[in-house]
Amino acid sequence: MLGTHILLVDDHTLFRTGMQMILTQVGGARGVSEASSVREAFDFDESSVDLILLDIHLPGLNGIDGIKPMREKFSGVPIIILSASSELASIRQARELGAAGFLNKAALAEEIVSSISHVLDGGQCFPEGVDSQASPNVHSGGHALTPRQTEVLIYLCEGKPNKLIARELDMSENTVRVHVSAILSALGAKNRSEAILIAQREGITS
Amino acid sequence: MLGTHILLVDDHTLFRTGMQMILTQVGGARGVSEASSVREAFDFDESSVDLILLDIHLPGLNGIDGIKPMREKFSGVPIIILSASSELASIRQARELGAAGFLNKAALAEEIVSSISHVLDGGQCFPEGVDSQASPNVHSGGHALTPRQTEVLIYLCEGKPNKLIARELDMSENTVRVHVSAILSALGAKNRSEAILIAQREGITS
DNA sequence: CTGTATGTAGCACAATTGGACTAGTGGTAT
DNA sequence: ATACCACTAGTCCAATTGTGCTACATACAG
Repeated sequence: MLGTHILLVDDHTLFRTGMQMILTQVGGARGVSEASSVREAFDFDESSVDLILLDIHLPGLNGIDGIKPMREKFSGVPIIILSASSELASIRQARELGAAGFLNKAALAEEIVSSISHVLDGGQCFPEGVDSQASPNVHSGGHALTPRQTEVLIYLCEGKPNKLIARELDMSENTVRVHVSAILSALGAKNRSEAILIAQREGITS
Repeated sequence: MLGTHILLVDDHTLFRTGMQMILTQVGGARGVSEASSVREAFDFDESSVDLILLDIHLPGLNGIDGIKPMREKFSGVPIIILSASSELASIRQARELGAAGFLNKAALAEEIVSSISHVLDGGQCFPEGVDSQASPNVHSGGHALTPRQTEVLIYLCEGKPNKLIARELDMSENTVRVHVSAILSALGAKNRSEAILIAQREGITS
């Protein structure tokens, strides 16, 4: 992402400053322009922007509703949606409206930079658990869970014990253990509690 | 605020970086320590901190519920609550629980710095229109946890096993079990995973 | 002084959890 | 066909977790 121009749209000064730092220091971006709203973002020249980071929570026109007009004005420029929470509905909506990615603000700097790089290379970048036909295995965190594991994880994240998960998913308690075990090692968790926290942070389940 | 040590507790790396910049560049703070949760904040030495900036939205123990344990550990150190929104209820609650101030994250850098300076001088700093009128004990969940139980819960919410909690809090593993058991029945949780979820959703009080 | 609440810690026991194996089935790619 | 992968399920075993007791110290209110 060296030598690219990024347009950062967020109403929080502090957040913009932090992102600015990460993009230039860690990511080595050439230029980062800031806007505090979609309206302000329109003041920029569409030919000078390589990528747009758009906050989902904005005064006036919010990020989700802002995707469409932004895509019209900055045609061809990939848009990554930023959000403090990883609600499944928002992620789906962002994807449907043509966003190139969805990033949780709690993500680590390296994660953010690598996701941006990936999008700049023409890829997409959405959290796990959001089914997609275009990019089956491109996940922001790098955790590749199988469909069945994801199902187990959903119940796991509700605090259910293995016995109950087995009954709900109609499999033996032993099989649940196999899946849980796989989930733990995939997420790098030492126990199910940690797995819940990691899943929440990475926005895998909701 | 020159030469002061500030402990910044927020789970968003980007936000911390931005705040870090403002505190050191604009405010001229001597040192800024970062923690991504209340649990992590406990790792810092209470004698080396002059002021605490505590995010209201944190994984595990949230900022409002975190005020009490933080005030116990860092006695005498003023705490300013940070929030993305300025909900009246949260501001009132923060003041009642002994916070020294309340800052909206959308605030400008100069505003933030001047507020911090004011608090460091012994003052308070809350948004206009919030009278100190106490609303009668709006405790987050109605769960009456003892101080020690709350401490255990903090580590529990980090996904730590009993053995580790025992070591960190310098008690026997058996005593941890006693506290965990009490926490579970107090929160109405069937296991520690559920306890984490309930604590996250409802919070803890005493 | 006498309860009561809190914190501590021991013991025992059952349930849950998690890991390390083996092993069969069905689908897919080479 | 062979290989691989996901899913299934079994056994065995160790660690963790959770509950039910007893017991002692301390502090605090009556």
